[in-house]
This record gives sequence, structure tokens and C-alpha cells, in this order.
Amino acid sequence: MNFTGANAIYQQIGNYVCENILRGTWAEGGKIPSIRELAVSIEVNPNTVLRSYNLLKEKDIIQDRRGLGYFVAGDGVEKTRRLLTDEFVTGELPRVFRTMDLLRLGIEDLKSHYLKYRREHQRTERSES
Amino acid sequence: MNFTGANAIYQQIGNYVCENILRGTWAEGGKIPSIRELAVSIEVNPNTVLRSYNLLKEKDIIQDRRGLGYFVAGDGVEKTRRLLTDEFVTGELPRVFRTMDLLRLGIEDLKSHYLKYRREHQRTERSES
DNA sequence: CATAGTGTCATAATAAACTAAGACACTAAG
DNA sequence: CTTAGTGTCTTAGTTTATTATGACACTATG
Repeated sequence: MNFTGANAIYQQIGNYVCENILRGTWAEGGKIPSIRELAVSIEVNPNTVLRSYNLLKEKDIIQDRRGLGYFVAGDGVEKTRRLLTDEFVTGELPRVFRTMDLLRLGIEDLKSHYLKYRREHQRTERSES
Repeated sequence: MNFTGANAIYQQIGNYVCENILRGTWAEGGKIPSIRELAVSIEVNPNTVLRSYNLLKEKDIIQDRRGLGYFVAGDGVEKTRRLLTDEFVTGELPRVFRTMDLLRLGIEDLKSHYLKYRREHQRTERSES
């Protein structure tokens, strides 16, 4: 985990979990790291991880079974994809376009930066297609 | 001012100032609202505005004249444009592209959302071209 | 010189995020 | 039953951003 300092840690942990679900690293219905386990591995207080997990539990992305741990929901991938896509399209993209407007950048600039990024980064594999 | 709660207020004030400079609302070399004045108008503590102004002063975007107030630097527009463009291209865009990757969105999706945004929003006028 | 408007600084108080430490209840496995 | 690994909760302390006040120095204006 690389914490940015820009956002709250519990939110960044939430993103970390969502990424692992979307990438298929953590399978649907499968167990995810326990609160204490994750807290130790990313050097953070268990209470902070608990807060992140609670957030995702409310959104039905993960479920808890007392005494056992947390598990990815059966439809966790779809739930996560829907949620993040919605946040991205209605929240982040408009802000990006607004900044582009302010800086006088057009779709061509955006595209060239994207292509440059594509050249320099491998697309991650997905467990199932 | 619409504060997001996501970022710190003093950063949002900084963005607000940069926007007014880039849009030409506040001319190069011209006076900008005094600390107390801006603090009252956006209902924020003067110390918070001071912090924002200090940040922009360090970046040579604005200058202070004791007893008179703050003024946009002579090359304020260029300085601001360079700074924000750099932050956008090296900081924000890579994060956006990474999220797109995660959500399996391509350049076509990006373009269509951009065009939709363009249809719904007027590009702001600039004082000088 | 007096005044009003400016930037600057110092101190204290508040709120939110995070940390620290420990206690309790639940579950599976020996 | 005992144990180890879980989630949950409480209380207290720390850090950072922000607010609240007030004071001081500077500048233009009358």
C-alpha cells in the first residue's frame, strides 16, 4: 500500500480491497484478509481497517461471519464494478473535463496522453474473462 | 465557493484563486481580494485564506505588498497554467487512466463521455485570446 | 497626525482522522 | 473443554485542519 496523504487512509484501504476484487485476486465468495491481518501487513491500526470494512459491508461488497472473518459477496465483482464506474463517470470524469477546459486541453491532448500511458503500462490480467 | 469536504479548504481556495487568474477574471498585476475580504465572502477564517495565499506566494503566482494587499504576478497566468498543467498531466491523468484500466474502460468510452460533457457545458470565455 | 484597510503573527479551542490498548463474544479445530 | 483466530466495542491519546480572538506593523488618504 502506498498511502497518498491526500485522502483518508480508510478510504484508500477501501480502494485497495475493491481493486483486489475487480482484479480477481480475491475471488467472489472467498475469504479476504482478517482485520488484524491486514492491519499488520499495511502497518495500520485495526480500527482503521474495521472502518473500511464496515463501509464496504454497507455497500454489500463484502460480508462478515462472526468468528470467521470477511468474505467477498457472491456478486461482489458486479457490485464493485457498478459502484466504482458510477463514481468515476458521474464524479471524477466531470472534474477532469472541467480542468481540461480551464487549461485549454482538448480531446486530442487527452488521447495522446492516454496512448502514451498505454505504451508504458501493461494492462492487468483478469482471473476469468 | 462550494467546498467539497474531500480536500482541505485551503487547497480549494488555492484552486479558486488559480481559476480566477486563468479565466482572466483577475488580471495580471491586478489586485485580488484581501485576506479579510475573501474570508468574509466565503465564510472562512482569515488564517485559512492566509495559508492559501502563502502557498501561492511561494509559487510566485501572487505577490503581497504590505499594507496594500495581494496582487497577481506579472506573469501569473503563465505560471499558473504551467503549474496546473504539470499537476494534471503527471498527477491526475495517470490516476484516471489507471482507474479506466481497472474498470475496463477504453479511449472510446472516454471520448464519448467527453463529447457528452462538451454538449452539456459551455466553454468559458477568456478575457484575452 | 489620525484613520481605515491591509498583511502578519501568536495563542487557544474545536473537530475529524487515526492510533493505542485492551476487553468481550463468536467459531472451528484439537 | 481449551485454544487460537475471528469480529466488535470502549476509552484515551495524538495529529492536522480549521476556527476564534486579538495584537502589531505597514500604507494610502484626508
